[in-house]
Amino acid sequence: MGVMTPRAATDGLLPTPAGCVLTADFFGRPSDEVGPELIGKILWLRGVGGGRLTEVEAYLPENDPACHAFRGLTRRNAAMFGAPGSIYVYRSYGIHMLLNLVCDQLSVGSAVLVRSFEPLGDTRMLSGNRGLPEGERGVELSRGPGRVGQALGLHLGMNGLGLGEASGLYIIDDGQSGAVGCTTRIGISVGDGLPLRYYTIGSAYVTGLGRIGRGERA
DNA sequence: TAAACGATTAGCT
DNA sequence: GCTAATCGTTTAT
Repeated sequence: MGVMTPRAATDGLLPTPAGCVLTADFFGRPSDEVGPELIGKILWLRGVGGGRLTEVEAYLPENDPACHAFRGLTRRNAAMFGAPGSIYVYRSYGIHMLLNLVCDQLSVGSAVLVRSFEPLGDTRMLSGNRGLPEGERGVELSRGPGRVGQALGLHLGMNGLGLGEASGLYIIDDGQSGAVGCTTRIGISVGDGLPLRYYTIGSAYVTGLGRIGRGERA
C-alpha cells in the first residue's frame, strides 16, 4: 500500500526517512481503525523534521459530541470533511495549532488527532520552532498536541491540504512497530469514556501517563 | 453584537 | 494535583 518516499521530497540537509508513504487508500477508513495503525509510523514535514507517532486520538462524527464534525459542517471544520489523507489544522484555546489527519470517505468528517511523537533524526528545526535549546529532543519537544503543532511550525495555511507533495507532510511506514495501548481520550469534557486514544506502550512521549499507570481504561 | 467555551500548557502547591 | 492565561470560533441575543 502506498508508494516509496519520493526522492524529490528529500532535503539535502534533512533527508526524509526511507519507507512506504501512506496515501488516501490507507486513510479511507473510520478513524478508530486508522488510529491504532498510525502508532509507530513516521510523521515527517519536509525540510523541518518529525518522528515516530506515539499518541493519537480518533474522532468519529457519529455519537461523539467531542468530534468537531458532530454538529455538522462549519467554516472552521470544513477541512475535516475533506478527502481521506488530507490535513485538518485548527487553533485550540486561541493559541495552539492542532494537527488532524482526515480519515474515512469524503464528507464523512472523521479524523485522527496527532498528540505526540518521538523525534527522529535532526531536531534543530523542531527545537528552534519550540524555542528550546538547539537539538533538544526530550519529551518537552513533542509530547502534547500543542507542542506537536508548534514544533512542526503548523499554520492555518496548511488546513485542507493533502498529505504528500501538497503540504510537505508525510506519513511513512518503515516497517517498524511497537505494542499499541488504548485508553480514553484527554482534555475533553464531553464524549470522554470512549476508548479512542491509542499510544505506544512504554514510551515517555505520551501524555497522561499517570492515568495509564493507574490502569484506567487499559 | 455579546457571551461562552474549549481535542492545552505552564507554573504553582 | 489544581489553576490561570489566552483568544478565535461558535452560539445565542
